[in-house]
Amino acid sequence: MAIPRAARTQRRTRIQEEKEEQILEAALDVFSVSGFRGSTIDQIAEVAGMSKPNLLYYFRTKEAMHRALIDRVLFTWLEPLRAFNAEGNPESEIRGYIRRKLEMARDFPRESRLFANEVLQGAPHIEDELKGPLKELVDEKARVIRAWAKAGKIVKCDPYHLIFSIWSTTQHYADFDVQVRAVLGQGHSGEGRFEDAARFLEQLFVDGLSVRAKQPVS
Amino acid sequence: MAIPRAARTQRRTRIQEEKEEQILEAALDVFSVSGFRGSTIDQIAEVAGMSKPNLLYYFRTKEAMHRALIDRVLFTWLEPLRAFNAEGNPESEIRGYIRRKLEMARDFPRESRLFANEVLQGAPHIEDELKGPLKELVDEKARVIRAWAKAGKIVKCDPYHLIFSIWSTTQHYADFDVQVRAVLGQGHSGEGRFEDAARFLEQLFVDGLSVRAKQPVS
DNA sequence: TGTAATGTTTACCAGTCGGTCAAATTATCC
DNA sequence: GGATAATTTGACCGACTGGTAAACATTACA
Repeated sequence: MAIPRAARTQRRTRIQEEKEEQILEAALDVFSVSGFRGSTIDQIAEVAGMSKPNLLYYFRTKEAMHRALIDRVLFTWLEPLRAFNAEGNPESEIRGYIRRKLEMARDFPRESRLFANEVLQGAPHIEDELKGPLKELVDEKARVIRAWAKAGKIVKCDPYHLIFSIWSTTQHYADFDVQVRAVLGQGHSGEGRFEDAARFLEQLFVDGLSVRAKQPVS
Repeated sequence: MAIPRAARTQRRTRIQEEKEEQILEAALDVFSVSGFRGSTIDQIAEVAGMSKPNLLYYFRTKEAMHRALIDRVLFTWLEPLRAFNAEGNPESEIRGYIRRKLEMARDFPRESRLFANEVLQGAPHIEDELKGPLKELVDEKARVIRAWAKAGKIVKCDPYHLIFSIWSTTQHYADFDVQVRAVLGQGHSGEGRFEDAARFLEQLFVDGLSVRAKQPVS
């Protein structure tokens, strides 16, 4: 008799690895576009190229598939923030964070949209992750930023809103891609838009928009 | 015999006004949370406090309801950008735009999420609006910003990405509200977070993060 | 007040949804 | 190569989906 996936305590077979991989890949395609409610198992099955009952052999419910996907993607997604380093130079750390986040928006737009969809719809499946691991990580980095401000290495500002603004500006290019392309039109909607965005955001976050002499504080 | 709404050529009755209002209000509630695919007519009917066939008497399809809602909300939604004025002082115009967008995120979060859901899912129902009216409006304002830069009233920067960054940072507080609350925790998730955000964003967009002497250009 | 137009509801439909089951097929390992 | 476990499938289920038909109720207006 078949042993449903959830009951496995032994190590996984090669087929299990491969099929679960295949399913989660397809699930990312579908969930990232339509959100949890708007996606159907049939859609995912079709994208994955297997039958619906076969999907349900590996993940017993739609919920379980979503859960597994979130778990898998969340760790990677927070990598750039984790790399944010207190020892480094504030300006280059912030620059680097923006650049890495922008690269993720360019290279992993589906992952970005998966979370965007989820959070937008009230985060019913990831509330715990937001209030737990995410909050703790942000709290830690907020302390770093606050210390920089206190030491005069950076202007005094609210570290939480600083992080929010980096998240929003960078993820915008993944989540609102259609809008960005529509507004930029044929001319600038090629891959060059990420270069332009990077240039603009670095300028914004470092210097702001005011015209003023670049003169280091005494 | 009843005349379905779509066929009306005469002016609307009082009941039509009221019921359509009631329905669109409920539809905004539902669509803004679950997106088009994820929402059901039954949900909307329940929120509106009327029977499903009664909804369908006023809007013949789910699609028509969504369309009517988008049309109604889009105009208002672009108001702040339309108010952006070439004659004004660049710094205060930008400040004002940020403030107005932030007020909209605070006062009309459902409208923000409605669009966010739609764009996130590939904008299948509003592609024309994005490529038409929206693009034209942004093009116009981009020219204004570029003129400011050329006149030295503002730093040289890509006007499109400037507008994107204002959109994303402000709308973030509506679209990702759950995340913002989760990260800020009990302490700062009250209404005060909008004040904090406004303060931070004005600082960011005007001065950036670098520590440097505030010295107007000669 | 009567009546025609407008508005509302109950019952219903065909298609889709998430998920089950048992039978059939394939891989594994002695 | 055969027994056993793992994998895959087609048929199916009840609940829900968007939408319809027609009877019933209410309103507007002469």
